[in-house]
This record gives sequence, C-alpha cells and structure tokens, in this order.
Amino acid sequence: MSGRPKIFDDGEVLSKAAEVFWRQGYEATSTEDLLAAMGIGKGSFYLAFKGGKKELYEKALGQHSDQAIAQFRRELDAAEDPVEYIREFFRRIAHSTKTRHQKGCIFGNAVAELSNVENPMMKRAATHLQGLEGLFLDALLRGKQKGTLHSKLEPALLARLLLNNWNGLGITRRIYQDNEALSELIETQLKILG
Amino acid sequence: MSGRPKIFDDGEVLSKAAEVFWRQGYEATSTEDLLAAMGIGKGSFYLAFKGGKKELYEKALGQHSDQAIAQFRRELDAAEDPVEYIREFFRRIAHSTKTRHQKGCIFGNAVAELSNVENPMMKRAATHLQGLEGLFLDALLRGKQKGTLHSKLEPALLARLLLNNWNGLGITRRIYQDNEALSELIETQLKILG
DNA sequence: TCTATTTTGTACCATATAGTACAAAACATT
DNA sequence: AATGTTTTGTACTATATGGTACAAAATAGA
Repeated sequence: MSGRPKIFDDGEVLSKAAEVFWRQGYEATSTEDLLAAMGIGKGSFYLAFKGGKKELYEKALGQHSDQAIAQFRRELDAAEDPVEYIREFFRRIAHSTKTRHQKGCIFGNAVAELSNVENPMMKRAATHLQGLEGLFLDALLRGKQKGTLHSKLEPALLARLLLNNWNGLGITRRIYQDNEALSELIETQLKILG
Repeated sequence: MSGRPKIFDDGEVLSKAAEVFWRQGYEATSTEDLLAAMGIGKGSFYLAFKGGKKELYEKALGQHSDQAIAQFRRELDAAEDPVEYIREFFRRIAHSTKTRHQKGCIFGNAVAELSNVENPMMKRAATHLQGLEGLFLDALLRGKQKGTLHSKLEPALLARLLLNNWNGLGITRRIYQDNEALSELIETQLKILG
C-alpha cells in the first residue's frame, strides 16, 4: 500500500518547470531541459505526468496562476487603499532586473505563442489574464466604495484598460529594459485612475 | 552565366513564409511547413537560404517590417490630419476577423517567443517596434505643427504610450475577439491624444 | 522475513526533422 | 549541337527527441 518513496514534491517540480517554460517558452523547451531543471528522471516523470510535456505545462501554469492570484488577493485585502495597491502593482515592474524584464508575462507569452498551435492551452492562459482583470475590477470597486477612485470611467472599462497595459508591458519591458523609461510610462498610464 | 531558371520569386516566398511564421511562431514551424507554404523543394530552398529556417525567418520578418513601415509612411503622408490617421490606425484593429485577431502582432510575437532563446533575432523584431514608435512620434509632431494635437503630454512619451497600447492589443485581441469590446477599449485609450 | 506496492533508473525504440549530396534538368552563349 | 552555368528534385544521412519497457530499489505491513 505504500511502496518506494518519491524523491520529489509535485509542487516544487511544477515551480521549477514553470520557470523553464517562462524563460524559454513551450515549443523551445525540450523534456530533457525540464527533467534537468526538475532533477528527476524519465521513469519518475512519465509516471507522474502521463501526458508528458503538455500535461506538465498545463499543471505548471495552473499552479503558477493559482499562486499569483492568491497572492494578489492576499495583498489586496491587506492594503488600506485598493486603488493605491494597483498603482504599486504596476510600479513594481519598474523595479525589476533585466533578466526579469526579459521574461515578460508568462501568460501573455503563452497566449502569443500558442493561439494557433495549441488553442486549448492558450485559452487557459487567457483565462488567467481574465482573472487578473477581475482582480483589477474588484480593487476598483472597493476603491469606489472607499472613495479613493476618482475616475469617471466605468470600473469594468478601467479594469480592461489596466489589463491591456499589463499585456503591453509584457512586451514593452523587453524592448526598453530601462526602469526610468518604464517608470515614466507606467506613471502616465496610471493617470486614468484619476 | 544564366542556367536553369528559378521557379519562384524571392519576395513572394518570403511573404508566404512570413505568413506561416506569423501564424505558428518560430519554434512551432518546421522547414517542411515552410517548404509546403512556399511551394519549393529542399534543393531550391537551401540554395537560396543557406542559413536554413533561421535565415528565412530573419529575411521574412525583415521584408514584412519594411513593407509595413513603408505603407504606414505612405498613408501618413497622404493623410490630412496625422493625428487622426493614428486614430484610424488603431480603430482598424476593431474591424478585424477572428483569424486576424488570433495572430496578434508578428513582431510582438517574436519578442515574446525569442527573447531568451534567440536574442539577436528578438532584437530585430524589437527594432521594428521602435520604428513604429518613431512613426507615431513623427505623426504626433506633425499634428502639433498643424495644431490637431491637443494633448499636454510630451509627444515622445505619447508615442511610447501608443506603442505600449499596440503591444497590449496584440495580446488582448486574442483574449477578447469581440470587436465591440475592443472598439470601446481603443476609443478610451485614444483619449490621451486629447 | 516475505509479500505487495510504488517509484526509480536505464536501456531501448520509433520517428520526426534538419541538412547534405548529387545527378538530372533547363536555360544562355558560342 | 556543344558547353558552361544555375536551379531543381530526390535520395540519403545523421541525430535529436519523445516516449516505452522493465528490472531493480525502496518502502509498509503481514
């Protein structure tokens, strides 16, 4: 009923796999790359992930999405001003290292790479980004209640604008890795929040 | 001095190759895919492009970039109001088919896919996007002279904001393929032009 | 200690794919 | 018609890569 013990933790190898996928993309990453990063052999891998690379990608992105959204929620709940939290969320981008800029947004990358090649997987990434938009909307609605959101625009529209800015920055930050320039860009965008 | 005639035109096969790369990305596209799309055999291909898939990708994107920028310039010069031309440029997005949405921006895709895998090729794509920003800036400066640009923001900053919006739409249009929603998003973004 | 169970590591296989070699084809020129 | 030149088509090679098979290892419980 309990045989040879596993030498790895599922959550940890998913994190390590996600890192490789994030950096290299789906197609450019070989299973060998993944096995090396995860530190396990083929036997263990195909036993745990019978769907191979594809299943691993889905689960790795799924876990990353869950964690990222949970963290956003946590920090948002802890914030006094939800609108200011959104500002901080974007401002953080301009405090990144170059290697961080170079990776962009893992979900934006998935959408860009897979829309015409692996459509169902692309839709999962799209769902995460819609979740992010939902979090933006939540924060904006709370801001409206608290009186810290002064924009005349519909919160739903604002949330979508923010998502589009986020998607854009996933590309733009790779073209201009200069944090000063990015900061100016971000501050100007945030003016739509009033 | 003039042997067996070529059965293909370089410009045409580059266009066909660019289409495939645009749709599927660099890594997911096999040389077989490309040969089929271009309608030529291996013999012809490796004679014309000794660098193989890589060289083809660079030249295909290069030609596409040249053509796109030339067309932008042409239409901009023909426009009465350069600022209004920028508006039309973005509004066109909301008149696209779903398959067009699904492809996004070929240069944004390249940046997203290749920054950590094929950095020099990614930089070429980045250069094109900087060229687009330059065209935005040109149009804005002309608008300022003509008096049709009323924004108080620096034209250079505005141009960068527009580029970021463009980059974002390359992703967002694949998540929301609804032209109504995209139109509302775009119209709101364009308000920064005053 | 023996058995059942689960995981691990490796050897192996099948195949897709990039790239090369080269003979034949299709021209221009003389 | 003969020659030189360039392109084409195909046969072939080498190899990377995803995936499977299976024996050995490592545990719990009887």
